Amino acid sequence: MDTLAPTPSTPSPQLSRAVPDLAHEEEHEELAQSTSQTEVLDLPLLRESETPAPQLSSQPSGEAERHPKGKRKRTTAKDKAILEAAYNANPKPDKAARQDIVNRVSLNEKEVQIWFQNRRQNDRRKSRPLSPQEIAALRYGGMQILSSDNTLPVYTSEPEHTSPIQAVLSLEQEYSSPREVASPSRLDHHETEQNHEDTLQEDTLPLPEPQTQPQEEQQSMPHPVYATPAQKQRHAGDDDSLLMSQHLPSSVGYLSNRWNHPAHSHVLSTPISFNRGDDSFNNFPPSSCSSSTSALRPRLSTGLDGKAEVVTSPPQNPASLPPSELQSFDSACRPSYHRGPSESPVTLPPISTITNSLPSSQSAAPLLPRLTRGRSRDVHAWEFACDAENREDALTVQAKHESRGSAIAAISLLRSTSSSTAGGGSPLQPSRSNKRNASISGMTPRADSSTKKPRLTKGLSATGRLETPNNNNIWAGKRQSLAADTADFSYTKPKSSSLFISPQGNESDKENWSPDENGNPRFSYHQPSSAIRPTNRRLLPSGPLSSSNYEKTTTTNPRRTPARHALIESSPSFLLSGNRANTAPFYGGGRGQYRGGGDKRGGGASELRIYEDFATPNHNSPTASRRAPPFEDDGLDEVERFMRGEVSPSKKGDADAVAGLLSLSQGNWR
DNA sequence: ATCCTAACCTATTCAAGGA
DNA sequence: TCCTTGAATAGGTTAGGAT
Repeated sequence: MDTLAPTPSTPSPQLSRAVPDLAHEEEHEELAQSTSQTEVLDLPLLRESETPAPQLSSQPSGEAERHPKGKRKRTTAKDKAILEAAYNANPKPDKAARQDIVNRVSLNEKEVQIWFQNRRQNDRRKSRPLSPQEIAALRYGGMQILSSDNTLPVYTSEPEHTSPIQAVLSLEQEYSSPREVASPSRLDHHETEQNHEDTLQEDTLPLPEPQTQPQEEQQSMPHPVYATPAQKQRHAGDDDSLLMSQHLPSSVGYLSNRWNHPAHSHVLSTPISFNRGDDSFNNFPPSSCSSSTSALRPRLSTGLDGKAEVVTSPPQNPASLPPSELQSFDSACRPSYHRGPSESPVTLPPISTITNSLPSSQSAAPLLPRLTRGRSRDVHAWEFACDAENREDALTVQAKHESRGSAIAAISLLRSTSSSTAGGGSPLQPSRSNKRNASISGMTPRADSSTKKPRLTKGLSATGRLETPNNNNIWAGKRQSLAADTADFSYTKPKSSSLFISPQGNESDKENWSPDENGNPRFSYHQPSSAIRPTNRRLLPSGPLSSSNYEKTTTTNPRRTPARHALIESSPSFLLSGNRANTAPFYGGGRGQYRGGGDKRGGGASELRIYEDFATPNHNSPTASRRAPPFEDDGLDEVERFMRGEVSPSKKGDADAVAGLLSLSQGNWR
């Protein structure tokens, strides 16, 4: 066998190009085990020729009709190799590409489609950053997260750094340094290309010595001193949960993710997806940096007495960092890493500077890097963005050095540890009956599995309502200044709900990160994001900021217009748009606007009614008056009004939800 | 404006297979 | 037997095209 595909009907450069990578795929390791070959390029071929598909039904799917609950056939190794190659080349093949794949494998189109779907899901799952629960668990060492809803951690042991994974925390405690610029996927696929060597070294290097809790962290995380564990227990609900929500995600969020500096990566800090139909990637700065930039922002919180109050984050103290860290902090974090819309937009360079800096087409004609928008799930984009070949700069070098024995290995250990102990009570993750989708959303207990799962829209998501930090001061001011400019925006369908983002990180929060406000066209071309941002509600995953809401105005559906690359220059918004992938179930885009029935787009015709409870609708434009509270009291006043019950009808339910959650936070959840 | 369709998503279930 | 992996399903979202 000298070709990958049995009989490629049409030579697929993508497939052939992807072959070398194939051997590095984690999923091929199992197959590679059957052979002692070390020639990577031969691996997939050997699989075909030497290792007959074990156990697998080699019947074409069309032949054997499977009963619904009957036996499931496993994809043959051969098919899997082909599919993997195709996936590496293009995770979202269009119909033609799918058909081409179908011709190569013994699967029908539907099965191929499902395979790709599952494959993408798998990818995302692997690249998913640590959840706040994981992080919280890490931070508290041997803590167990109790209960089925997994929302309130409880002390079970002293927070001492005794486990290897706490090394991660130790690293995280230096939370202003963009230490890790690692692709999440690389955490799962250690053996990839030239990082292979580094990875090996990583694996052999010891993890950093567990450190004691740095004083600065203790200072920055005001934690009540409990005299007894019982007290801790008592306050676990209202304190630690708050701690989690207030500090953890903002400081340690996606420690597994690296991100690139826009000043170095000429690509607006947006990881590039190589000729992929996948748009499911968005760059985001590590929360560590955001924590620094979001310091002293007022936020709605609850005190130990359960009362709502406005708190300000203790500022990151750069002085507490070692000089090297401080430098990286200053150079990498502060100037340009911001958390999306909650930060001040900046003047962006012309799009030509962006496109000019892109790799020339001669080297990547079929691989023209596509500036993706939106989401950060595309591990391949991470791979590219973090690939030393693609981006070898000072930051990268530093990150390389720092990655030795650092979070990369620790995260892997963490994940493996937590997963391997499933059912046995992972200290990091609760046992969820072997459910792998223990995402944040999955943490919420299902009321009744037999009943239809209520959609977690903004209106339903208490979290979404609660997590409406007042960290939008800058934006509020920007809104004010931009209010008059709203007419310039081509945005077509402002959403009724806020697009503001919690500084906290849940799984999907990464989607809310702005890749770079120095270079991200989102803010230059979509400044309406501030103007139309109705304020004070958290952008839920795949929120309306996702480009599809904007791309309407400038591009056609990229999914249906394959020649997207040509749009990069002509359509700035495209830089943020890929194809879909902004279709997460949670989004704030005023889904209620949609009327029932088939036309889900028709809802845009209805007038939005936004209740912002502003006492002073004295802005110039009606839009601004509805949307933007005055900058000065944007945060505090609204919170107070909210807590006093002076809320719009649409927020009555919010108040109830808040009350319920506050009650829970006080320990009434038992 | 509505309906239809395709494509995508997340969440989940469950069979297969390995430890 | 337990656990992981992956195939498959369900329900939902989005967007383009047709009516």
